[in-house]
Amino acid sequence: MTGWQDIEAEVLRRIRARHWPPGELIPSEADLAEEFGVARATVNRALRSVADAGLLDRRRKAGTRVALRPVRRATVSIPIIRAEIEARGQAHGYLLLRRTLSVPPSDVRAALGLSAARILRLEALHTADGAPFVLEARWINSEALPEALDADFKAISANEWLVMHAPVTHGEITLQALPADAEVAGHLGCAPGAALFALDRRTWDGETGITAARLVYAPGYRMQMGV
Amino acid sequence: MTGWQDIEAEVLRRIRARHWPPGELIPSEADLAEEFGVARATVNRALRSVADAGLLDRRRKAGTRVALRPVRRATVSIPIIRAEIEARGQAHGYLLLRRTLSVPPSDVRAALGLSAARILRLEALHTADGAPFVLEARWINSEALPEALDADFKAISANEWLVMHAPVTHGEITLQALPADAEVAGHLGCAPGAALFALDRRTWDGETGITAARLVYAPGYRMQMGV
DNA sequence: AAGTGGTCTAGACCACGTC
DNA sequence: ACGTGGTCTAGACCACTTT
Repeated sequence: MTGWQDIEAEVLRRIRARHWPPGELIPSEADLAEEFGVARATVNRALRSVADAGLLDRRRKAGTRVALRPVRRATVSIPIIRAEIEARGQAHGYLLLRRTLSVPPSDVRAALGLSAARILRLEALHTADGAPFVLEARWINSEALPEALDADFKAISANEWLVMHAPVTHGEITLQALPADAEVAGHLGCAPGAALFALDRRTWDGETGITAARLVYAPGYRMQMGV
Repeated sequence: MTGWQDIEAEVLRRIRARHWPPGELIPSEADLAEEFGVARATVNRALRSVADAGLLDRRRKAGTRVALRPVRRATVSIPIIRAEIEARGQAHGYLLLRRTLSVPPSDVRAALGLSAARILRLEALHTADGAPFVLEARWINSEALPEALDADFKAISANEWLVMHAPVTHGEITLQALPADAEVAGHLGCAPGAALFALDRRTWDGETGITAARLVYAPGYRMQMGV
């Protein structure tokens, strides 16, 4: 009945109980395997899991030590706006405000590796039960994704279209607080200067920049994550 | 030369190339093991990794499918303030502003499962090269951690003391944008009403609430995460 | 040189959920 | 009932890094 999760739990217990204090070298996988009466692979699975959580530092030959400063990592599931709203039992609404072809600002061009050509620019508002929820301002690299020029973004949100049509290898997200400018305030129905939560997302397919989006949430928005 | 990471890469390639389109059932582990000429455990390791990343849905008997809506998860390493500042090549400063014993507000009491007793309350300012960086307002459950009453929080930040002395099993983090009130504005050197990034952290040891902290960052702070 | 973690194998049994 | 993923085993070889 001894599975790797049982061993993981026991390892966590020893770390928390300071039986293995921070910085301490813990027994080798082989020793622990013998102690628990399991195969070394099982111990490996357990220790790897704890190390992934940031509580152990493992190095070949040097052995496994309890992390001095546990690097706590938290995982966020990136909100898919429609799902997020529907999960609250509210009705999701989507309104395309503007669709243009423009030259992105230099920071976006630099980040996505774009030329100074005009590409697709979308602005849209998502609503929850009719109330403004988040304002989306997005650039889509329509040089790499010419199909995007034919998509009907009045009917489908850019995010959902991209999920279906654009391969993505990696991305980055930046969170910050921003004051509402006059235009944003108008769309979100708040006072100019209000403190708003903003999420910038950039994604790539290999070396090719695909899209850059800024989501500005209506006042009161919170983002939660477990640790 | 075929390791599980090679198989992972090939699986990712097939997903991105739409060779295995969203929703599609992919071959079983046994089939893939045969195709790649490796043991099933190796395929399992690769597929588990891709599934952990949110790109595959795996269910016994039902098999493995390409996720319809790739639940993109981002991982944040929770900033340890001192490390974050020093990583920028700046000097970290720490100033204890206030230390009291008080009764926490009801939302904190409810979250941490506290009685209405007075517990330790700390307010502190972290600086980067002398400039205000983040304001920390923290409750410490000194009923569960009486040693905290004897700690010298003028010399060591609450966070670092807690890492060394308090076991923690789990926690949660909430991010939001807040307007600066007069006191916060004074400490951070910004205008009242400025849009500030705030991080609330609560941690537990099993059922016992350990600490609740609100970190309010000076204007311009950004939090980044990879996807 | 030697010890430690990283990984692979071939086989096995089991839990789960669909059929 | 049965197919699939989840996990374990015992052994092996290798990569890395410290001694």
